[in-house]
Amino acid sequence: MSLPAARDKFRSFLTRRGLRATSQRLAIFDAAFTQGEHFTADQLLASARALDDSVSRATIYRTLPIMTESALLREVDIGSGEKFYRSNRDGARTQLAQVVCLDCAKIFEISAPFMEWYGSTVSSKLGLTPVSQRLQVSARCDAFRATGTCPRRG
Amino acid sequence: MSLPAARDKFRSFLTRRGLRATSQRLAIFDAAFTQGEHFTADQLLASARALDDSVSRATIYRTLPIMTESALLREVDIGSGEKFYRSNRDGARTQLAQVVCLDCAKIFEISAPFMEWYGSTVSSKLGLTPVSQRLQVSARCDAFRATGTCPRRG
DNA sequence: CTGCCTGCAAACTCTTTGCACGAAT
DNA sequence: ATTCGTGCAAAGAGTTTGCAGGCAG
Repeated sequence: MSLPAARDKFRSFLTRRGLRATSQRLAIFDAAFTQGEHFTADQLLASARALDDSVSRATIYRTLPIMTESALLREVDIGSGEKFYRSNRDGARTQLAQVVCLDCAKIFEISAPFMEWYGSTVSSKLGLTPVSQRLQVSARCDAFRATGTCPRRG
Repeated sequence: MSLPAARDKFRSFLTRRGLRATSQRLAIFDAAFTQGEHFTADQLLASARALDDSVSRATIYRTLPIMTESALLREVDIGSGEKFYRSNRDGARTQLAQVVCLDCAKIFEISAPFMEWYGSTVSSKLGLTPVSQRLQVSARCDAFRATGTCPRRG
């Protein structure tokens, strides 16, 4: 999905929800959508300010949940203090598991369709309805342990 | 495992690591081990103080990682701001998945042995060695949504 | 005795919120 | 014109840390 097309989707999502299409929200959206990898609120603030230097940290935090609810952005919480985000360029895919490398500080995402089945099965036995599920693997980098450097390391 | 037996294991773990068996550490351990459910650092502080009122919050936070490394305690991070802990009364079991009820604020744990297999399979393809994995389902309580009350709710 | 451990309080990180001004509809 | 949205700065929650004194080995 191209940026203009995605931005239009975001605009209409805002309108549908009775929210205003402010220049800050659009700048934040553009920054998020053109971000390559997973990013933090702080990195998003820097990118958004490059497009519109009036963007404040508060508005970043107020806009992130809006973008998440629009499904144009996904939140990825790997339990590391700060949350990560990633734009949903390819639309609603199947469920993703995360493999987090503790040496490379990198997040790999892998399709895990069985996760949804597992969530439903297990929830119904408890009288619950699943809302979301996450599967995460923490791992160490073999190359890093062997050579002291990892090709993926920043 | 009985409390005295568990406490002995903790003592010998401390010695093996060159750490001192202070009265505070032992009180915190006893409090953790006799806690019934999942508990937070704050709840542990209250319980430990009931046994030894000299225990401080700082020592709770300094002792939790020690107990976790001794494998007598497990950390359960459901991504809710504060971490939960649970004593490992039954020794090293199979991998557990968590089902978190958003209405009841309760954590159910379910054996999920396939998680370990998944972690290894997926990691090796990336040149990684798995350290840990977690599988969590967030869910809403059917009873609560229907009647406004949940039998499990506190 | 030595130096690891402690309580206290302040610092820290990430996120949220109250307020008065400013801009979208 | 209305209201919703904004930046600023302060508050908040949970956890960590520097320091001077205390107790285990």
